[in-house]
Amino acid sequence: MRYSEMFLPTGRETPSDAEVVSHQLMLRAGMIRKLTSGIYSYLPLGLRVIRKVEQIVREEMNRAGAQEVFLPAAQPAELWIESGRWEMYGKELLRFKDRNLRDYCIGPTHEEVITDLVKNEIQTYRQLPRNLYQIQTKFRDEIRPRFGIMRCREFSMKDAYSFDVDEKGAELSYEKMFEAYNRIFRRCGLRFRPVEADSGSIGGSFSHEFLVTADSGEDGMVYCTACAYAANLEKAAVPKPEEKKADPAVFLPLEEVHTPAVRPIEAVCDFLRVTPQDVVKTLIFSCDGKPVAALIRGDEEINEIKLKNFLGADMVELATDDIVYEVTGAPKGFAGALGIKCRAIADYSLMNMTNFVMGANKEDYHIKNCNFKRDFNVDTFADLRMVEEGDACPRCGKEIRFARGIEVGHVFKLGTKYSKAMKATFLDRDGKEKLMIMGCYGIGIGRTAAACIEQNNDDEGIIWPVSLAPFQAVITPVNIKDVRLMEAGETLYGELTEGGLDVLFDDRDERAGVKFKDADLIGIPWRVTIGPKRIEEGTVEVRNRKTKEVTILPLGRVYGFIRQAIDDELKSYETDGSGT
RNA sequence: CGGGAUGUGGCCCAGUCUGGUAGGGCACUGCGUUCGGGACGCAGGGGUCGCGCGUUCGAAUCGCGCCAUCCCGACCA
Repeated sequence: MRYSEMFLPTGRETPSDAEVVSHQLMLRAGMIRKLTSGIYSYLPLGLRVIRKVEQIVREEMNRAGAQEVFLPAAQPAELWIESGRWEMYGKELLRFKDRNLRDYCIGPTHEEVITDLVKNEIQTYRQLPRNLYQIQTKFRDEIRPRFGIMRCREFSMKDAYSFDVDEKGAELSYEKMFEAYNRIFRRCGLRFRPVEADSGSIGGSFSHEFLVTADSGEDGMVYCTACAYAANLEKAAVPKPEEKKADPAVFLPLEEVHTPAVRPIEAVCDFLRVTPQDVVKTLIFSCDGKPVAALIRGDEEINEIKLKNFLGADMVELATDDIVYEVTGAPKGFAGALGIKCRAIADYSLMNMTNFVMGANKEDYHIKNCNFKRDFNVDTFADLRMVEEGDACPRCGKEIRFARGIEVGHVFKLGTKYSKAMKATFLDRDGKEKLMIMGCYGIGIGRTAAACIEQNNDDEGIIWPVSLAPFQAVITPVNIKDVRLMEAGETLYGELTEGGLDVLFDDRDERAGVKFKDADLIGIPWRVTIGPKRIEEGTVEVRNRKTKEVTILPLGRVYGFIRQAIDDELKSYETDGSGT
């Protein structure tokens, strides 16, 4: 590609409405432009990167035995009603009507469509397993689009769906995808970590997220310093403490205390001269419409996802004031487990507490010296709180660490959630009709590119790994009016292109400095500078974007040198471990 | 949806408090000089100051309403 002909508007100033580096650099490098909130256009340079990501994804999906399809973006409401998600999905689902006033949506994901397709075409175990994938534009009407392309409303996603005859097969499909994802992100030159995750609204039983480590990431994760355990913050388990038998002798008598108008836990502590560790918070939740009390230590934070999963509920939210009043007989802020009129579950953190403070279920009163068994009982103890600094690894007990990451991929075991709802069955070897076991697997294409920039940049701009670079090399004649330079440039451009490299020939009538700045900004891994002095002796400079290392080479050896370097780098992705 | 901020040529920003002829830098056009890390000079083109209503002799500036964008919290690839 000749730079002079390319639609590549670069900017020297950082756009004011971009906060994270990847967004800033994608704008400055002329990769993307915003149309409206959360909706972006890709310019040629940006599209080149997207195509590179897609290519890697295709190769690895195909290698893993999946087959590419292309499903519709516009989907009829009937399918979503059938799966139950027309109601469940909420406002993120962009809905519209056609001319006959029939309801449609733009697919935020494609479980419905694929399940519908497969159930109509697959009847027997002989046709299974199958894994189908596509790379498609999704639309999710996000509450808050942000960080440019990282979290946008319209975006390109690779989604794959596996169908198996049994649990064992489904697990194998899952493992294949898990391995494919590792290969994909390695080939993208990313530092990432697969972590255990919650399966969210997609549903299903088990899942892993692939998080690219970055401080700007929206997801928190926890990983063990000793074993392989790693999990999303919202999923990370807290080990069950050892239960110590409390000696009833230490129990102090219950004491009701007047605590007028003190509600926040800190105020209660100040008032009663105790620490939050001595207080038990009683939070009333509405779980699929039923009230449930969750007890947790005053200094801990409840993890609603854990609560939801523990209860096997579809929907968990903090109860309204009315419900709180109904089960406790008091306004919000004074709930306690004594005499509460609903199911109560306590976090492990309470297991060995004695003489603690709770709300009295009576306005402006708390109770001191509460004790389990003597005063009340809970249904059960469970892991309900967020992990925190200082917790041990739930698997091996060693030290865990916290990090942030960008979720670029997610693999789910769906089980029969959709096949059941949509009756995707097959006839098994034994002549019985059975439900297909499904899995689904997503990768954010644009997000992967953005995450890559997030990890690979410096003050000058982007530093692409060769696997994703829009061009692998740029040829920069320092002055296009010097025919010797241009002739050498043309020759080299032809030679490198012949050799199968993606080359940008900077034939613009610009000063050398401008060309250098642009090349650095858009992050091309290799730059060949053709200048007047060296060309006399037939040599040029080959410069590495990342290391800034310059190698002087005769024209004839440039291709071989760059080819070798590129091949070496590509090979290194295949063998490097993921890690951080 | 709650909290905060911003809206002035394509981009970055000043001007707004204290109303009085819309400015600078970058980019763009022409000419000349320059030419290995975002050159310089001269001459140009381009703006309903987010939108609407109001106050005023006069509004980018003051008031009210609306819209859009960005950042912080609940969703997700």
